[in-house]
Amino acid sequence: INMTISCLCKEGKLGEACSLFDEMGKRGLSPNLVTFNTLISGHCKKGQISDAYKLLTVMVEQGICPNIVSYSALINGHCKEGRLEEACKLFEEMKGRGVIPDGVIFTTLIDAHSKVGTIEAALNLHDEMLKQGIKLDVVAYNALVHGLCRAGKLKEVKRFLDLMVKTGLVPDKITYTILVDGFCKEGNLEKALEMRNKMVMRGMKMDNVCYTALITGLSRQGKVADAHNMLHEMLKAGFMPD
RNA sequence: AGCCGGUGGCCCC
Repeated sequence: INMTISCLCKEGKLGEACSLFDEMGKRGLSPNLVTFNTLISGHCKKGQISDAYKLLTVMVEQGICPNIVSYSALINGHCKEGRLEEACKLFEEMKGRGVIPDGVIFTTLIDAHSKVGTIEAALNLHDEMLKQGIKLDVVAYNALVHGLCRAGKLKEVKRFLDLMVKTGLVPDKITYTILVDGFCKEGNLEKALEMRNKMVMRGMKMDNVCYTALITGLSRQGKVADAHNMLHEMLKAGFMPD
């Protein structure tokens, strides 16, 4: 039944998922943690964050303790709706309930701060992760690196890339795309192309996202011919522009 | 066992 609710949520049929949930209640079936988490996530993805929070309240009333996943979904939902302050409050609430934050939650918050430009806060969260002995993974670094790129701190980025490698992590396609895009937006096309080459040399395939970043970068710098060539390469590689 | 949470381009805004 959780699978069914999950499928409905993924198809965007939140209403049907909720009916099923209500039906469960009427038949005396009790939803479990995963049922609630699935619905919380479903509501959040539709931007219905206050309903999502209500579900959290309901589960508590029913004696089910929200876990890290419940809060992750809820906090991410708030972040995506631009309610970072409330997301932070939820983070505190969560910790108050004795739920130990993990890397995913931190990454969610780091990403949110990066996006609104409070990169300092993102960096503080990074420090806190280290202090708490939570290992950063590639996703966490990508969020940080992206934030630094957006803040124009391309120099700082290097430090984190080194740190990342030192930790034994391997930058992935997304890391490189962030860097390609970051250098493009900074107007440093040479570096951008260098990143692309590195990416390909390390066995990662270019995809349409990375191509689009490069092509728009080139064309915005007036390098129309290069942009055209790149577009050709992209088409030859079998990607359709979108 | 399975089902629920985090990161990339353009476009839209």
